[in-house]
Amino acid sequence: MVPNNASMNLTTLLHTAGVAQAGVEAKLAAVGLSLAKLAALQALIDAGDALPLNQLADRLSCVRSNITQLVDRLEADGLVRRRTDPHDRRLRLAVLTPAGRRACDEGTRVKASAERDLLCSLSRQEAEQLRTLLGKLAGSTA
Amino acid sequence: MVPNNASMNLTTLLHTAGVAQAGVEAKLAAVGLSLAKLAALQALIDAGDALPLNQLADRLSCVRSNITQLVDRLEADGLVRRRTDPHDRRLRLAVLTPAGRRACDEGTRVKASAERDLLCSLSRQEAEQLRTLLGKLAGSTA
DNA sequence: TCCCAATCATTCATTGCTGTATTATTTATC
DNA sequence: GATAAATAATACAGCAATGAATGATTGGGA
Repeated sequence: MVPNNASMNLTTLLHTAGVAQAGVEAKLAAVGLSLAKLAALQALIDAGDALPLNQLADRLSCVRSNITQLVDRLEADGLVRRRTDPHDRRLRLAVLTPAGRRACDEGTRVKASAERDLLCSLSRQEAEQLRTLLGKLAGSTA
Repeated sequence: MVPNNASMNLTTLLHTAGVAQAGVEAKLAAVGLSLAKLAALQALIDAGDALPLNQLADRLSCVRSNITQLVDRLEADGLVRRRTDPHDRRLRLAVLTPAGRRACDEGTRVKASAERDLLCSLSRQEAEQLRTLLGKLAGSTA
């Protein structure tokens, strides 16, 4: 009887992702950001500093109501401002503020550094292997 | 100038974990469960059908207030009952109901099946590789 | 024995995400 | 040009998790 020791399973994947996320999230928190907030700011910069909320939702692959709340928090932080689109009054633009741009710059540096710390336990070949395996997993399920 | 194409990063890991979790979670939802609920029920069975809430929190590696709410929901579902420990009236026991045991059995089957579907895109060697790499990542960060 | 510190559960506020209404506004159709 | 269908944002409720504060209970030390 051969025990099926320590086989790959969902728990391992979720746990590792959770640990990794918690680490980065903690470092971002020291700058007043979260991964969700940083992703939104980055999406705005990529789009030229402003985006209608529905397009922001598309870019962040999440639901519109989530963006409404995320932008609420970003607005409360002074990192983003809401403006109405004169061409289509249904649309609400999220516009990056100067503080938002600064926060994004700093957050990007913090995140990159945290990511390096995380990935430095893997050799270049291992990192590449991991990327490939994760791609297969996500690709089959998508 | 060589572009650093498609390198391993945090986003890839989080995205894959998210996709995998969403898949399993969707199948569990069809049975009225979630990963969080199933994990709690399983922990109770492992402990002989009852546990004080603080020990449940330890086993699920989360904070006590989270368990209070999770057990609230499980109790509302009729899968768990709260009882006071006569030996220490500070303690609140979470006790599995017959319905809870049945739900756990079914949920375990559903989860195992979903996990097989997920992992079938990887060969045995690849699955083993992935487990090792994830272990290195989580281990270094823990 | 009385009191203080530790322990336990709960409540509340916050983040982040989902899905389902609901309400504006636009656009296409008649 | 009025109206119906589509689209946008929001409000609201629910799940999951965290942290801080609060109230009950226990146990050890003076």
